[in-house]
Amino acid sequence: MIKFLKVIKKIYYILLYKKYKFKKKIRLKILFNNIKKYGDITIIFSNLLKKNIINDIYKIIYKKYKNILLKIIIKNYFLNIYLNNNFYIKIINYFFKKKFNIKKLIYNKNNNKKKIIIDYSSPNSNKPLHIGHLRNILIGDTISNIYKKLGYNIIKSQIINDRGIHICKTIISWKLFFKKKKINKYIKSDHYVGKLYFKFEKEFKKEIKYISNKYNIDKKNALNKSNLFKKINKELIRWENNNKRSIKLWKKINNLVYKGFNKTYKILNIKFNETLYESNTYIIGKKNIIKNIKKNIFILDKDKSIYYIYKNKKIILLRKNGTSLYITQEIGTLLYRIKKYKKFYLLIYVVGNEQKNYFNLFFNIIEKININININKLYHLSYNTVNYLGKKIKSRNYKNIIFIDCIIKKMYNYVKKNIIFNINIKNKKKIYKNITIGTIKYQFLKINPNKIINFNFKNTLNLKGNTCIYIQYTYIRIYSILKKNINNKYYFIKKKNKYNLKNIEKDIIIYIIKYYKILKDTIKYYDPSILINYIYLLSKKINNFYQNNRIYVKNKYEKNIRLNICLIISKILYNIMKILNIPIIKKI
RNA sequence: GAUCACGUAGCUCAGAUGGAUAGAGCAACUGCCUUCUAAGCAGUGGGUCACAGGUUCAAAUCCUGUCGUGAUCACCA
Repeated sequence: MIKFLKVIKKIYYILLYKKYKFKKKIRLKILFNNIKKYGDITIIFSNLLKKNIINDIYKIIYKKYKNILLKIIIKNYFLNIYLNNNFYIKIINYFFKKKFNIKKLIYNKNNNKKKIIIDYSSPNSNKPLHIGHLRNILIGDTISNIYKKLGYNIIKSQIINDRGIHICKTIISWKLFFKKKKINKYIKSDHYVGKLYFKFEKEFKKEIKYISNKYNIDKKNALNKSNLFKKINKELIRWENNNKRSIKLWKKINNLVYKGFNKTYKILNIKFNETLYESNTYIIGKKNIIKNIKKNIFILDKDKSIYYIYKNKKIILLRKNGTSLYITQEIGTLLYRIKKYKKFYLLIYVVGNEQKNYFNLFFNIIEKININININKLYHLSYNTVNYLGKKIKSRNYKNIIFIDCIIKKMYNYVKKNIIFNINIKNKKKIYKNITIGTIKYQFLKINPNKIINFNFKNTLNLKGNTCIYIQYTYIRIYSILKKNINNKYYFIKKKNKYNLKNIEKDIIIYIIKYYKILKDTIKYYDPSILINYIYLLSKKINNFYQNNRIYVKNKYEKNIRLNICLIISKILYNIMKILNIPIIKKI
């Protein structure tokens, strides 16, 4: 965005390699200073450089950019650049010339050909979405929205794990415990299925405990004697053999879950471009595995199971009874995607960090089976767990699990109780909802993905300080300021007028410049908290500014500068909120 | 035990990948609503950046080791 920084870098490298013939790469670091004592911008040199280079750069900058410079001072390894008003005014005018169209400034047509598939959410169809999924969904959604803004061709994809032993558990549970009961219509349908699942787990646990006590054996051996375990395995075989009754019941239960999922997605405003089902893709994987036995990549065991050797360990790919595992469908799904999307640029799997080893294994297999794909195109975007009551949420234990619906409900009631509007307004409900959803999303996204989120309602229900509502209010305030500008006219700022920009104004303008880099960093490190941090600090600066300085002042020149800044900020806030998929409120 | 991640204010977290004086919010205290909307703004107090070495002009940041916390190591997903 700033041409002159780019030019400085270019000059530096030309001097370094052509004039002084350095062989080593020595990077140049350019900083925007927080401490104004040292100027607005500082260039930091390595001590490996000779003073001649620094002096040369000093001279060139001085000559070339006299019009925007106040002074330059060399101090040890630092070159402190003090900029004058012209520099800042030029930046505001740059936005003016581009008609304040932030969206266009970021969009890059050349990226359009690059297809990026982002695989996120990927729930199991045996229980409602919980806060673990929430973190996954929000990270995946934010990252793909940024790619989209930068012009990439994005495919938001979820694969529903709709087959496997966990599903058979709900089926058996229905057969044993719920068949004769009527479905309670007041319970959200995915929660009803969750009930089936947890009931099974409870009974299963009981049985295993009973067996291991009775025969004095450990849990692993108790499995073989378990009646319920036999039942779910039989069900799995029936299902994979396309048993009509099994499939019918399976469809019925799954549809209940999907109905519930869709409601949750709708309220969170999460939309996917494609939804894949493991029940469709696992067969592709199965075929491929069998095919690769001939190539000696996979090995058929004596008991008819098929395995792969990874780090001297046997990894089972197909069970001895012929049924598939998670890895089977993972291979199948990838093959399906390669066929469907041909040459894609990147495939990002948003999956928790507990599956890091699993993905290393998966990528290793993919490399071996030689399916004409560059392994670098696959990326496991991992994030840390969401804990509750100091422990990882275990999706088998009902007491330890917090569902998204539950937080939304609690948050909505809290917002309704604690946010009081001065004036009666019509669409209160919608505003409450927007604050609720925004706050939940913001609280999850503001934490670096590498860190554990220790979820508790006290923190999440906080509405002060670095929260979503702060950003939403900031937008409302700027919006109302801009609305007061009746003609909606903004003016090019001419150089002739003399007005010394305040430090806070300079600060804000520098922050505006950083926006593009922030977006790039966010996807570079796959870390939405970078973006959240930026929007928070930007909001803080603009709040400070507008509360201590009037925008509509008598001096026209001053007023224009301030209005233009406000307009740019409002556009950036709007843009970021769209990326974060957090609702904006224009008026309260 | 092995591998990975994390350890910064009482609590929750930033610190842009090595720069000059360590930053927010919550909680506590003090001001500011007759003003472009106060869930805001301005301010006060609070730190051995887990610990110990090393690398260099410069380390919360890089390297090594120690300690602590969590996760993974299934014919679960």
